[in-house]
Amino acid sequence: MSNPKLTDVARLAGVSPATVSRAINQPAIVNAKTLERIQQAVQQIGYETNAAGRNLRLRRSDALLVMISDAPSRFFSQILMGVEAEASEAGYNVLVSNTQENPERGRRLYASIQQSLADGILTFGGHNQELGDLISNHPIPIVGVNEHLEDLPVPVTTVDNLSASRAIVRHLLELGHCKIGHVTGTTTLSSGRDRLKGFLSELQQAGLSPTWICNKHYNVEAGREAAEEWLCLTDRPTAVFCSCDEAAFGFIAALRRKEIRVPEDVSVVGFDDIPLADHYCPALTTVRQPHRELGTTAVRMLLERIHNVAASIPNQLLEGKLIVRASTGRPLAT
Amino acid sequence: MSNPKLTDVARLAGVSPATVSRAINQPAIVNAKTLERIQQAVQQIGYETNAAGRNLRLRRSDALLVMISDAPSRFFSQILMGVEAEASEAGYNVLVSNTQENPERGRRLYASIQQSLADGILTFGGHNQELGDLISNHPIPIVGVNEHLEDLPVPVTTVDNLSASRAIVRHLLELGHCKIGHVTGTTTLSSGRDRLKGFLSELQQAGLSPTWICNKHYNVEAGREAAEEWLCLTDRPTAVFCSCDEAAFGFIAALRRKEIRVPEDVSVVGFDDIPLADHYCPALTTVRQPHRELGTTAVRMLLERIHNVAASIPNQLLEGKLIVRASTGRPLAT
DNA sequence: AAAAATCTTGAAAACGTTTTCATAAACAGC
DNA sequence: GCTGTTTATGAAAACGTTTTCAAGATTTTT
Repeated sequence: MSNPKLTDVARLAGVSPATVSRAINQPAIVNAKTLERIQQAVQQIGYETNAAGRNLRLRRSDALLVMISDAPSRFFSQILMGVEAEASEAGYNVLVSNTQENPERGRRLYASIQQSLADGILTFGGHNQELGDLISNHPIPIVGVNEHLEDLPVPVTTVDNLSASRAIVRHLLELGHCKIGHVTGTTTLSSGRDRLKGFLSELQQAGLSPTWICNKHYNVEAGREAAEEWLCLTDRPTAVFCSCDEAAFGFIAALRRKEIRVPEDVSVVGFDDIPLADHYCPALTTVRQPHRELGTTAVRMLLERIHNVAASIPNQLLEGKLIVRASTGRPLAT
Repeated sequence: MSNPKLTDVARLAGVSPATVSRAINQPAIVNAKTLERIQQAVQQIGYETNAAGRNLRLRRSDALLVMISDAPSRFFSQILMGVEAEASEAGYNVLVSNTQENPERGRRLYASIQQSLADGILTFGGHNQELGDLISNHPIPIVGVNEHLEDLPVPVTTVDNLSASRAIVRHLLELGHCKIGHVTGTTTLSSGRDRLKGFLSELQQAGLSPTWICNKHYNVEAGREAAEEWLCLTDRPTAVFCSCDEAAFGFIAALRRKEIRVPEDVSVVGFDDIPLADHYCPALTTVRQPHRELGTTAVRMLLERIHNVAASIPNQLLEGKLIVRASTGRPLAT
């Protein structure tokens, strides 16, 4: 009742297991005649290579581990699709594991490598502490996505948050805004800080200073809370750059309840271009992150790293694209 | 440079490998004194069980395969979190693989079982043909999520689409609507059909017939297209049940461009309760699917199946919950 | 104090591959 | 026809576990 194995094929084809293995992995070096006989036998009994046996012998797992914390990134599934595509292309499987913000679980994940459950790890940010000592202890193939891992020798791929934020500000300036505010993302994350930095530096370059900075997190509530604050301002910015689309949605929805119109009364920009941004009302001006490409790039970097752990791999910055939609417009003439 | 192995621990502790294995897997049956010595040795050299060796010997993989097609379900990541939580609780790993709507890839996925890459498969619907012959050929542990797999002996867990749809219609009736329309989901999927069925049967029970049925798919465009159609109707329904939140968003957005107000001019209901439903404008009345629970339930069913392939496992219907928000209201008095 | 029952351990085989090494067969060059 | 080379194959070891079987040590029973 057990699955057919290599030796079964060998017996049927009248050759040794070694030859069958060769026929499968390096068909070129086996005699054409025997090759065919073997392939027929494989077909006949429906043989499939046993992963455990192979992995044991080869001392690898052919698997990549995707490490996330409980709150899946806002576009996690899109990145994951990219990861999966690239990995399976290269013959790797994708393991998904959730650290649930739990350091102990984070540590256990790392053990996956030692257990040779996975050949490399992709991490989505937020696991700094857990990883720190582990990595320095013994280097393992690991690559970060979306967020820089501070002080850790881990290559990462992210969108160019700095440039994208500057592009947003430039867009608002071009529309004629000079009072511009920013609702930050989680500033313990590098993306949050970089978006803020880009915002500040572009303003500065224009000789302006920020009218309002509201320190929040990457979620809808952030927008809602920011709106409350905005309403209380005496000198309201005429344009607000929210550091993620969700926050922008929360912001707009809360304002609308107070009869504040977007973009007539205030322009709003998001970041990420999640699928609904185009279908919100108003359609949201935002920066499109190359989600899928983030996934594929990360896998390519990780594979490189797997083949050569020592290799120093440079970080990869991907371009974001400003998508102008209906949520931004010229400020009201005063 | 290789990882420490069982025999290394054994040597250090001065016992046989067999004893170390026992110390790890059934600590109860080994002498307290030696147990402690072994545990110390394990600590000292940082031993971790090698998965390949273990799996080979035990003839299992401790992994579950999640099978999706390229368009990840609208709340895929939420379900996935549930899957991951339950699986890791039970000591299983989660493999994610994408069939990309490609039958060949679907077939290769199935091979994962034979390769003993995974002990069981979770499928998210849409793989009927590929799976058909394979399953009948040789039964494997497989469970469906979200969608029924027609004619296949595969247990599934879904939300109770029928009851939920009826609850939606009932809600609209209670508000005083009697002209109610429906934008269907993908009716090649069981969920799409069931939602339609529920819609029809509740109307019928109220002695009404549907005012409008618009056959679409599960996406935003569906809503947009449906809105075009709605605008051309001579006898417009005063309430529309869209079979997913995205479609509802598309519908509302398209109407708004024509100055049609929701819920004043037409009430709109969605289905799924995706995270943004509560923050759309207007906030969307919808049915909350127990996303995470769908994942955990599916895993529980699959594990049961793994332990006993022959066992007949009944389908699991989970309750959806009607969430009334701002997108539905009384019809305008005419 | 001998016999029986119980604990605790080790040797060895098995899980299914891949690969090294060696050998046998076929082939080329002269 | 002999040597030197290439080509094709097999035997056996290795990858790291777990588990059966048997035996030695210890405890209990009589």
